[in-house]
Amino acid sequence: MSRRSGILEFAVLGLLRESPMHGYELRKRLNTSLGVFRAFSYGSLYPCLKTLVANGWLTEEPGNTAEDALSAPLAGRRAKIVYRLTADGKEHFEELLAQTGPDAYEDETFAARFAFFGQTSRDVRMRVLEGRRSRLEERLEKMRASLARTRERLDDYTLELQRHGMESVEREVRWLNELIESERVGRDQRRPGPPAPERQDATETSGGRTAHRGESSRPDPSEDTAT
Amino acid sequence: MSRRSGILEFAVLGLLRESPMHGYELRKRLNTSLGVFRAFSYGSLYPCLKTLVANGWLTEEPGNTAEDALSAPLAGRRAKIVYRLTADGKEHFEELLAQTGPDAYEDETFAARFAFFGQTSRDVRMRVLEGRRSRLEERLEKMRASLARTRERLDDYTLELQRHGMESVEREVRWLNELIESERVGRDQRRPGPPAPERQDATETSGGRTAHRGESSRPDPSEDTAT
DNA sequence: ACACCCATGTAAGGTGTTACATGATTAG
DNA sequence: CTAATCATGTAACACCTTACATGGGTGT
Repeated sequence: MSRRSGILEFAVLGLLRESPMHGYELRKRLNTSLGVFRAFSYGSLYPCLKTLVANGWLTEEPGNTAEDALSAPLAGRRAKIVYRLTADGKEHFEELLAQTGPDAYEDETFAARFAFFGQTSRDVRMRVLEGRRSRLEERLEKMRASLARTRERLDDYTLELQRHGMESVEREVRWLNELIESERVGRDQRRPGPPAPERQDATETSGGRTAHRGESSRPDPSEDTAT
Repeated sequence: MSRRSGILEFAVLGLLRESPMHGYELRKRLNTSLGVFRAFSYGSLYPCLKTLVANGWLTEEPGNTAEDALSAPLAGRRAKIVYRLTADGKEHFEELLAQTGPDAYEDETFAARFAFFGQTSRDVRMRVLEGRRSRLEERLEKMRASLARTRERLDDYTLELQRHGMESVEREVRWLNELIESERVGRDQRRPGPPAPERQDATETSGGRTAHRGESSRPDPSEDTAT
């Protein structure tokens, strides 16, 4: 009820796919790896985790994360919760990644999906990149039309803002073209290894390792209380 | 209370400064002139107008807009409301435009202010442009630092996303540099204006927020029921 | 002793959207 | 006369943030 998210839910599933984590750690990763385009607070994260559990996509186990697991016997310890992706959750995540549909190519939705490209097949990647591109081209056309209609009524600054906006979009289109070309040519995105033979798992093409994701970005990626 | 906005309130005041309008027309202007970076629905606009009136920044008068004012004597006509900026509203708007302070240089806040640059002094424009630039430079430094910390743990796609994000920011910084230079040189923005240093050639500066973040974002800035 | 990161949560509120409800005016 | 566009609003709900409340662990 009520507290589903879109992007947050998706990102949580994606991060947990790599390894189980505490909410706390999840939030840090969200605001670093993915923080290029978005930041989240506990006030949205914890409630979101609850509903993901309720949906059967995650399990919550008391305890510590692998590293310090063997130490103290968590007897009277404070409630620490490790979230882990279930098989259903995995499946759900993959569906989300592969989703087509109009909302799938908006700015943030696209960026979120792109960040997890390492976990899909080339087919899906191509589809998403092309979907994003045509979304942007639509946008450009509308901007051009509207600019043509109203150019003379606008002052120089408004005009400059629109020009700049359009150039930004055009630039992203060029970026997408490059990425699409790379995919077509077959540049293997997947780090060091050989082509990564498909796993036994049915829908799963991603294979092995996606390493860890990193950090970067937002106003203050280092910690929350800031800027 | 409750229904104040930030950016919406600001944009409404700015548009009404030019001329009185109906809510309906306001919304259209919001989604075209300013639509480059943001779109709004009636569900937020009308409530916002109410509170602006309550604050004494607008007046509402029944009737039509100047053009068709002289026709029908609005006898049993439907409630049509013309909103007009008061002196207080004007003052308030100018304060908002000139505001310094940490929130003043975020993506959307800045874009909104920029769109109304034609209504301020060069001093304010310079201050805002420089504020935005240092905001972005902060951001870049953090992104670089965090990237340096974690580069090896990232997969190619996440890395590419971050690289592209940083380039977008760098591009906006270059754009700001040009604008600041233009202001310094004294290119007069207001109205017909002389040259405004050509830029469409080679270097192709510009660019900015793009990719992630809002820009135009909304499916259909031209009209509502669409896409 | 104190500070500071770890860690989990909730309540209230801000800021918006969608879908609905209503009706006038204009153009084909 | 019918469709589109003009025009105003409300109710429900989505999604997030801030500020609060609570407490454990580690380093100086």
